[in-house]
Amino acid sequence: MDELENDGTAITAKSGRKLDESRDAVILDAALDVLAETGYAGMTMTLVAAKAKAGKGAMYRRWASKEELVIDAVAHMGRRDVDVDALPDTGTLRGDILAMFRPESIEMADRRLRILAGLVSMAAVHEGVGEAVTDANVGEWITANRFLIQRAIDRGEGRPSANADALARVIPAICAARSGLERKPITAEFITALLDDVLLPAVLARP
Amino acid sequence: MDELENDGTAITAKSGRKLDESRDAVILDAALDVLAETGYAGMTMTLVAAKAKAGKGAMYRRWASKEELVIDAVAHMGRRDVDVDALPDTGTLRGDILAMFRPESIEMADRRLRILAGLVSMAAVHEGVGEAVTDANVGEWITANRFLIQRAIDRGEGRPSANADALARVIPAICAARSGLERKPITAEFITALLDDVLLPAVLARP
Amino acid sequence: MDELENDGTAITAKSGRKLDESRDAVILDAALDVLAETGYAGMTMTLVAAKAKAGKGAMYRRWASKEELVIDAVAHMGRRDVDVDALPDTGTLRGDILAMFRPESIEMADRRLRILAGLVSMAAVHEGVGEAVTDANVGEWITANRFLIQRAIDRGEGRPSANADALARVIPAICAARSGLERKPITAEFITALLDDVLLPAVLARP
Amino acid sequence: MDELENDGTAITAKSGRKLDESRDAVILDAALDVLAETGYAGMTMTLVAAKAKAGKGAMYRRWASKEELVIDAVAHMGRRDVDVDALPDTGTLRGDILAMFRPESIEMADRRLRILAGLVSMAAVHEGVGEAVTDANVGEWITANRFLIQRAIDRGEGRPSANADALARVIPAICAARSGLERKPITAEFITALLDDVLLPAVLARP
DNA sequence: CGATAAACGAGACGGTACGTCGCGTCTTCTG
DNA sequence: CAGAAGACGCGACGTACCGTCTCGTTTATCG
Repeated sequence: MDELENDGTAITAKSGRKLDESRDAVILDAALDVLAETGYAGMTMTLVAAKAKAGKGAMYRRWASKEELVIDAVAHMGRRDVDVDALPDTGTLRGDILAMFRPESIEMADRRLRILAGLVSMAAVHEGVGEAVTDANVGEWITANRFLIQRAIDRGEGRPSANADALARVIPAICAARSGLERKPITAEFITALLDDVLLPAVLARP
Repeated sequence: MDELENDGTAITAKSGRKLDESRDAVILDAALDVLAETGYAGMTMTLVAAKAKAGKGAMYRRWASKEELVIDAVAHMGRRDVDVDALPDTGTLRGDILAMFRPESIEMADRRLRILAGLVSMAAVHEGVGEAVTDANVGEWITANRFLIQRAIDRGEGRPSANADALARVIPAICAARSGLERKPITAEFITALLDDVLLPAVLARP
Repeated sequence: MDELENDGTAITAKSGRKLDESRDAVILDAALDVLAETGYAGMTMTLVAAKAKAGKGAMYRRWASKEELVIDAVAHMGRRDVDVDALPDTGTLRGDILAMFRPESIEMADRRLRILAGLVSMAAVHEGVGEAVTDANVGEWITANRFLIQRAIDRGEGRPSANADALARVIPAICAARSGLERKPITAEFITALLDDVLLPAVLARP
Repeated sequence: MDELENDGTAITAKSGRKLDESRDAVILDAALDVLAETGYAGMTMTLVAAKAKAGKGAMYRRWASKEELVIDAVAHMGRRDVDVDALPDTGTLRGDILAMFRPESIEMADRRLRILAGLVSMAAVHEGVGEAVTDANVGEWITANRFLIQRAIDRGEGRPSANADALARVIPAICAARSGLERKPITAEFITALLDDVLLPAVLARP
C-alpha cells in the first residue's frame, strides 16, 4: 500500500525518532502467519500485534486499516514460486512450462492461492484491492506464461492466430478457481493435466 | 445446508409448533437483498431480520451463524441463467454454447459471480462451503458445458482425445477469476472471445 | 389476581371445554419452587411450565404476565405460620406472642420472607402489587399482633397511651428488613430478643 | 465493588493505559439517572452507555453485569441525608433524633429507600449484595441512632438495660418496610410518630 | 351419541436486552 | 518521541427470555 509514497529523501524533514523499519517485516510476517492459520475473519489486529510483540499503535502508524495491512502482507509474500528472470527454453512449450516450476514451486503456489482466496471478499468492497493482490500473486505467472506462449507461436509451434494474452490466463485462472472455490489442492499432476488437456491443444490447434 | 443429515424417515417425531417453512424463503430473500446492497461485511443479522419482519431467534433456529445463512442464501439463488433442461442443439459447439445463454443470462451470471466472490473467503474457513456454493452456482453451468462438449466429440466435431470434463470448467473458471480477482464484468464479448480463443481451439485441435 | 371478576353466572355462556382448575395449583406450586430456587430474575416461564408439565399457553390463559403469576403464587402460599383463628391467651403479652408461633412457624416465616424479598423490586413497578403481596404475607401477622397488644393494653398490662397499630408492625418490619436487606435468617432467638429489647419495653413503658 | 480484593501493594504492575477513573462516576451517575427515570427493568446498559457517552466495553470492564453496576451506583449515592460527622446534642433523645434530619433529609431518605426497594430482589440472588447496599444506605443512619441512644442511656435518660444496638435499627427497618412493602412515602410526620409511639417508649421505659 | 368448541403440551414466532469481542483511536509509561 | 500495552467509543454477534400464535391431540359440553 505504501499509502504515504514515502520516497527516502522526504521533503518534510520530520523531527523526532523515525519509524523503526525493521518492525514492518516482523508485523507483516505475523499477519501472514495468522492469516494462514485462521483466515481473514479470524485474524484480529490484537492477535497479530501479540504475535509480533508489537502494539496496535505501531501497526496503525504504518497501515490505516486491517485491510491495508493484509494487502501489504500478501503483496510482500516471497514471490519465488516462479523464477521470472530466468525462464527456461527447452524448445517446446510443454517443456518450458513444466520447467518453469522448481520442485517446491507448486506447493508454494498452492499456499499462495489459499491465502488469496481469503481476500477475495475484501476485494469486493475495496476498489483496486483485487487488482493489487492479483498482480502481486498471479501477475508474474501470467506474464511468464504469455512470454512462453508468444515465443512458441513465433517459432511456429503454436498456431499463428493464437491469442497469447487470453491463453496465458487459462492455467492460473483454473488453478485459482480450484483452490478458492473447490478447496482442492494444486498439484503437479493437476497442472500437467491442464496443460495437456486444455492449454496445449488450444495453442497448437490446427483447425 | 441440511445440517442435520436428516434421513427421510425422521426418528424424532416432534410435537409442538412446526418450523414455518415459508419463513425460510422470506429470510433468505431479505438476506440476498441486503447482501447485494451492502456487501457481506455491511450485512447485519438485525437488518436482515427487520427486512424479513422476523426475529433473530427465527434466524438462528435455522442457521447457526451469519455465514451459514449467507451460504444458504446464495445456494438458493434462482438458477435460471442457464436452462439446463432444454439445452440447444445447433449443430456446432460454438452455436450450442452461444445459444445456451438467453439474452439476460450473462448479466445474471455476472451478478451471481459478484456475490460469489464475497463468499470465497468464508470458504477458506468453513469446510465444504466452497463446494456447496460452487455446486449451486456454477455446477449446472459446468454440467451443461460437459454435455455439449461431449456431444461435439461424439459427433466428430471435436477431437476424440478431448477431455470433456476438464474443458467444461475452462470458461466458468476464467469467468470466476475475472469477476472475483480482476473485478471486471462478464460480458457477451468476453465469453465469445474465450470461446474462440481458448475453448474451441482446445476442443477442435488437430495436432 | 382474578383479573376477570368472573361472577359465576357469566353472561357470555362459553361453549367448549372449561379451564381445568386443577392445573392452577400445579402451576402455582411449580412457580413457587422455581422462585425459591432461583429468585425472581432466574425464574423463567418456560422453566415453570416444564416443571409443571404445562404449556406456556395454559399459563398465559390464567395470568396475563409473569408478574401476575408470581403475585398469585405468593398470595396463595400456605398461611399457616401464624394461627390467626386461635390466638393464645397466656395472661401476658410476652407469653401470648411467644405462644403464637408453633414450632415450625418461624422457619416458615423465614422462607416466606425470603420469597417476599425477591418481589419487592417488582412492587416498585406495579401499582398495588406491594400491598397485595404484603397483605397476603405479613398482614395476618400484624393483625394478630395488634389484637394481642390491644388486649394487653385493655387489661392494664400495657400503658394506656400505647399505639397498638404502630407497635403491631414493629416485629414484622424488623424481621422483613433483616431477611430482605441483611440476608440473615429469622430465628426464635432473634424474635425473642426483639420482643424483650424493643416491643415489650415500648408497650409496657411507664414514663 | 472492589471485586478483586486488591491489597494496597498490588502485585501485578500493569503496563499500558490505565482505567480512566473519572469515567466511573460519569457512568454511575448516568446509571442512577436512568434508574430513577425508568426503574430497574427499564434500565438498559445501552441506554446508560449512551447517556454517559461511554461504550459498553468500558462498563463491562468495571462491572461484570448490569446488577453489579446498579449495586455500585446505589452504594455510591451521595450520603448526605444524615450528617454523621456533626451529630446534634440537644439534651434529649427526642430532640437529638429530630435534629439529625436537615430539612431536605427526609425526602432524600425517601428517594433512597425507593431505589433500594428496587434492588432487594437482586440481593436474593447475589451473595453479599444486600449487606453492601444496606451498609451504604442505612448503615450510617443506624450508626448515628446507636450513638444517640447510647448517649441517652449513659446520661440516665434511657433505662440502663436498653439495648442500643437493637433499638437503633427500629426506625430504619420500619421505614424500609413502609417504603418497600407498603409503597407509602416516608414523611416527617411518620418518623415523629414512630419516635413517639415506639422508640422513645422502648428506650425510656421504666417497667 | 356424535359434533364441535376449546383447552391441553409443545414449541416456533417477533421483539428486545444481555454480555462478548473486534476495529480503529487515544492515553500512559518506558527506553 | 517511537514503541508496547491496553482502555476508549462504537457497534455487530449470538443467546436467552417474554408474551403471542400455531400445531396436533384430548376432553368436556351441547345439539
